[in-house]
Parts: sequence; C-alpha cells; structure tokens
Amino acid sequence: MLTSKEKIIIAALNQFSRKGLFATRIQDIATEAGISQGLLYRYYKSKNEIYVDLIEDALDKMNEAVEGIASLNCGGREKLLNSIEGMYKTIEESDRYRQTSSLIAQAMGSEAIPQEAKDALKNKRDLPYQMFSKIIVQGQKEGTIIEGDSYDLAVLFWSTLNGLTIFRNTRDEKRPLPDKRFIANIFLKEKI
Amino acid sequence: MLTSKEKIIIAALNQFSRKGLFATRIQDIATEAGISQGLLYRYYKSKNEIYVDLIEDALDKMNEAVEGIASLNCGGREKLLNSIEGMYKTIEESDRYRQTSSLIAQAMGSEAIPQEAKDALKNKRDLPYQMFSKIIVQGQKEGTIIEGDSYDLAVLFWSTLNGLTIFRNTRDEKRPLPDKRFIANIFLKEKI
DNA sequence: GTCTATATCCAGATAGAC
DNA sequence: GTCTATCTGGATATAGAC
Repeated sequence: MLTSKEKIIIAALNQFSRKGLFATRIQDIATEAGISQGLLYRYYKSKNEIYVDLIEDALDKMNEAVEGIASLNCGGREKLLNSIEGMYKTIEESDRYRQTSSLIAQAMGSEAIPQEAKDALKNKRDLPYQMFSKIIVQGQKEGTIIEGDSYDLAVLFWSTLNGLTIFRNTRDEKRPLPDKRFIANIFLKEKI
Repeated sequence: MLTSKEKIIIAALNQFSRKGLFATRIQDIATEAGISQGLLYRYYKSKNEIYVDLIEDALDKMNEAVEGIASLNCGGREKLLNSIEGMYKTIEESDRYRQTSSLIAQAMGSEAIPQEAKDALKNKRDLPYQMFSKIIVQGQKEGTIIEGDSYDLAVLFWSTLNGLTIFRNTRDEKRPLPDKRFIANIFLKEKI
C-alpha cells in the first residue's frame, strides 16, 4: 500500500511530464492521487516545491545511471556499446523514463521554472557529457573510437539519444527505434 | 514601422518560445509589444488564438524549408549534404529559428495545448520525415547512401538535428556544433 | 490524517472613455 | 486605434471540522 506522499509524487510526476508545471493544477495532482486538494498541503508547501523535488530527483537518477556505465571495468568500445544498449532498452521499455525525460526536457525548454529548478539543472545537466567524453578519450587511446574532439562527440551522442527519446515520447504508435548499429557506427573506427 | 499586430506577433513568439503557453501572460506579450493589454484583444480573440496562429506558421515555415531542399535538381548525396549545411547554418545563426523550434518542441511535449494546435502538429509534423526518406531512397539507388530502412534513417537524421538544436538552444555559451562530417558519415557509404 | 469550505489573489477577457 | 478601469472565473493556499 502506498502512502499519501508516495501517491502524490507518482501523480505529480505523471501530470507534470504530460502537461508541464504551469498547465498542471494542484487539483489534477490531488485527483490522480485519489486524495483531496487540502491534504496535499500536509506534505508539500506549494506546487513549486513538488516540482523542484521531482526535477532534482530526475537529474540524480539520470546521473547515477550514467556513472554506473562509465565505471564499468572494460574498454571504451564496450562502454559505448553498453551505453547504447542500455539507453535503447530504457527508452523503449521504461514508462518511468518517459516521464523523467519529458520532465527534464520541458524544464530545459522553459525560462519560467522556479529558480531552484534552474539551479539544479545548471549543476547537474553536464555530468553525462563529461562522463561520456572520458569514455571517448579512453576508446580513442585504445584505437577503437574515431578521432575528433571528445566533448563534441559526447554532445553528438547525447543529442542523438535525446532526439530519439523525444521522437519516441511524442508518437503514439510505438515504432521501433532505428537499428542501434547506426548509432554505434557514428563513433566506432571499425564499423559493425 | 511595425503595425500593432506585427508587434504582437513578434512579442508573442518570443514570450511563448521562452516560457511556453501557460507561463506566458497576456500582459507579458502586451508589455513586450509596447501596447496595452486591452488593445491586444482588437487583434486576437484570446491568448490561445495567438498561440495556434504561431504554431501553424512555424510548422509551415519548417515544411517549406524542407521542401525547398528536397526539390533541388541534384543527387541524393548532395541533397543530404545540403540539408546538413542548411540546418547547421540555421541552427547556429538564426534567432528566429531558435524561437520557432523551441515553440514546436514545447508544443510537442505538452498534452495541454489547444486542440487546434494539436491538430496542426499531427497534420504537419511528418512531412520532413517523408521528404527525407525519399532523399535516402534516391541516394541508396545511386549507391551513395548506406543500406537500411529509409524511414528509420530519416528518423535518425531529424532526431539528431533536433537533439543538437535543443542542445544549442539551452546553452548560453555558444559552443560550435560538432563537425558536420560526423552527421554526414552516419549516412554516406563513402566517408568524408 | 483527511476532508470541506473558504479566503485571497491574479490572469483572461470585456466595457467604455478618449 | 488606443488606453484605463473593471468584471469574472479559476487556481493556490489556508482554516477549521471530523
């Protein structure tokens, strides 16, 4: 059985991810959580507070996942392939990831979000690029990944996966994503 | 000298692209346009009406640009390179494109936008994929573009460019985008 | 802990003067 | 055409009963 607070979190994530902070009413969250509007204020001081909590949590989860892959004890090429594999699985199967990625995408695209949410984004959004840049450098040293500025390649990697995530999130028909090898071959010296 | 209506359009596009439909107040638009709130209603019946106008216009502009490239009288390989060149120029230089792409990205990510805006999106968002798919097929027949499902490759192409556009739009420091050749080589048989 | 009722505020939209 | 003043509705947040 879920506590009221847990029900609020789950409902708020779903509502915010679908409609954004400003189009979501407190009433929407309360209704989906199956509680009254008043009760919500036992657990949170304001709508913004829920939102900031969710944004911080989403960014932390994202960074933990990336750190998990980067800290594997294997070659850069394997880390790359592993990242693509993991991201594809997550994008295609996880409803929770659809929600958190939509939440972050919307937050990044709006200047009107609360200052605390902006701060969290600013502090936490760069880690994936840095981690992946290190993976690229490792692979370049090992001779398995193409030459080029490692941060540029990291930007390209995440931009491509973000773009595919958004494409997937915004279509009803769940068409399979393009073959993983197309992504891998952007970076690999020896194509697969 | 701009008419009041033109000033409203320009201000609304800027406000909506930065804050989204729901966080933007009529007052924000009127202030930026340098007119009173009341005057705005001489030209538009509601905030939603301005928004729907802008969305439809943004989608039309996007599709016109794509059709322009696809109808060039040249090989598929050249159309591909031309598309990348054109998109890079637009992403890096055009403030207007930053606004329209943000507007569309936000609209795609929210279920709360007006029905007319949803309809416009649904009807007009697929054309770029279809056009690019044809370019891919042409290049495959000519032997210049790699094998694979042409619509999948079109999805990959636009997802990558959308991802890069969003990356660019959400960073203050205007770091140059990754080398165009990385994108081209995803699709070209003979790498450059 | 939970609900209902309500106070307060603010944004969208309208009316009417100039 | 343009502005100021106002109406109205709805959403956030609070108060108070159970």
